[in-house]
Amino acid sequence: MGIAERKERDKLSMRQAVLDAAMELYHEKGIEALTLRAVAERIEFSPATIYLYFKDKDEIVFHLYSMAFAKFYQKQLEVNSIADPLERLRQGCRDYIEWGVQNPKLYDLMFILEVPMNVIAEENCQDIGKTSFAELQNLMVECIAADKLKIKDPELAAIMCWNMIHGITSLLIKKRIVIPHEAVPQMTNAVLDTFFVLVAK
Amino acid sequence: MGIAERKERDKLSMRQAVLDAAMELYHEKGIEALTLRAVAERIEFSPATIYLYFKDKDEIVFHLYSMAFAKFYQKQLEVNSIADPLERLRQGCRDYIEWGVQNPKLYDLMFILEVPMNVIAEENCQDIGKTSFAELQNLMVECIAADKLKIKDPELAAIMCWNMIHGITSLLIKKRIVIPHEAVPQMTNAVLDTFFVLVAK
DNA sequence: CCTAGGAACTGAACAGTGTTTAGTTTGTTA
DNA sequence: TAACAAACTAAACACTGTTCAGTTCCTAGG
Repeated sequence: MGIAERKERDKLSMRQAVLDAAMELYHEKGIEALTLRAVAERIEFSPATIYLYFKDKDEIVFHLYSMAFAKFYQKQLEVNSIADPLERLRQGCRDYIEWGVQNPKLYDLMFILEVPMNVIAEENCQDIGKTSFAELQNLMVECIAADKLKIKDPELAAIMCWNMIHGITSLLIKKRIVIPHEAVPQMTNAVLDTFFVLVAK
Repeated sequence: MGIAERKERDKLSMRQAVLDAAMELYHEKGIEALTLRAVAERIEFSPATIYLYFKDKDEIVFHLYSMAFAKFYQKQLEVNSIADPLERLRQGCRDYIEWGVQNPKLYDLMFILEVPMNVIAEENCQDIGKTSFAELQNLMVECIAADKLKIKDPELAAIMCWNMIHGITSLLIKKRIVIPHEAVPQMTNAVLDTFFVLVAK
């Protein structure tokens, strides 16, 4: 009686095929080229078929957003091996900026583009972005507990930190800060070092 | 021989009528409702007529961008009456965030999107951004000269400050920080106050 | 093995969008 | 007044996301 299971697998693999094609298109040609007709052509189905697997285009874009966040989250988990919370924070910030600069399109999806957040509100699935912020906040709790920060409110500290690293990352990605490519690490290091001098006890 | 002049005036007033209608539509219903057909209907002309006065929609959007920047500059100039450079900086930052949050789509055009930049001579738009940053940097020079800042490098100070205010503004606009609408001023004040506590001497 | 029913899929259409063009109307000028 | 140019538009084109009637195909029950 494996037919139902096979159908379930088929359904999932079809969804995955749509998402893969969508992510490919997005990577190759950007958000403007991410049309349902282009996705349909790539997977060799009619555009209408996509609507049997996804409610609308917004749901697909939201899944791309989630996939990008999953990759990012994986990278962020690496710093957990660092014992000192302040150093963990510092390295996490470094990785954040570096990841954003090296994956500008995914970063765009995650933090800049108009992601259909109504999808999140409707569904029960927890926004991975909020989880990520919660972890940053937890890290701040640790830093404050270890008396490493001048700021005593963990939420405020997390927001301040995020403002800073998102600010520089997005300004770099959107070329509002124009500097030679090789000077980027030096500049981000200077910014981060200064930030930690200001914020750390 | 006033006919040529009158025609010139007519041309200009027609352009202005298009821009006014576009800005109205934008303000009333947002950028999604800003369609050429809607603009045309509002000024009671056919959509095709618009193309006699503007190259394409991007040119119209670019003019909205310019108008937005003009308004933004005007707002920013108001702080020049404040004598104390640090207070001038603080109020400028407040105004920056407030303006961005209240004009999210225009902020989008000015500091996040890059699409309409290609329309008209790019040097001009680039100069606007650079001039803006240069002014911030000059203000930092003043603050440092008055021995008001912990950071001694004006360029670094300007970048840090811009990172912070752009970071929070864009995260709010893009709904990555989700808080009740009425809590926004409180939060931005907390962030700014903390930033100035950290950075000011 | 056969057939009814449902799941899977699609062609064609709908209502939008920005944009172009051919053709009409209008106003000016010689 | 006739010729010409400027102003304007209806209609179309090539797109978009989305819907739906209709077809194909597989499977479950007799």
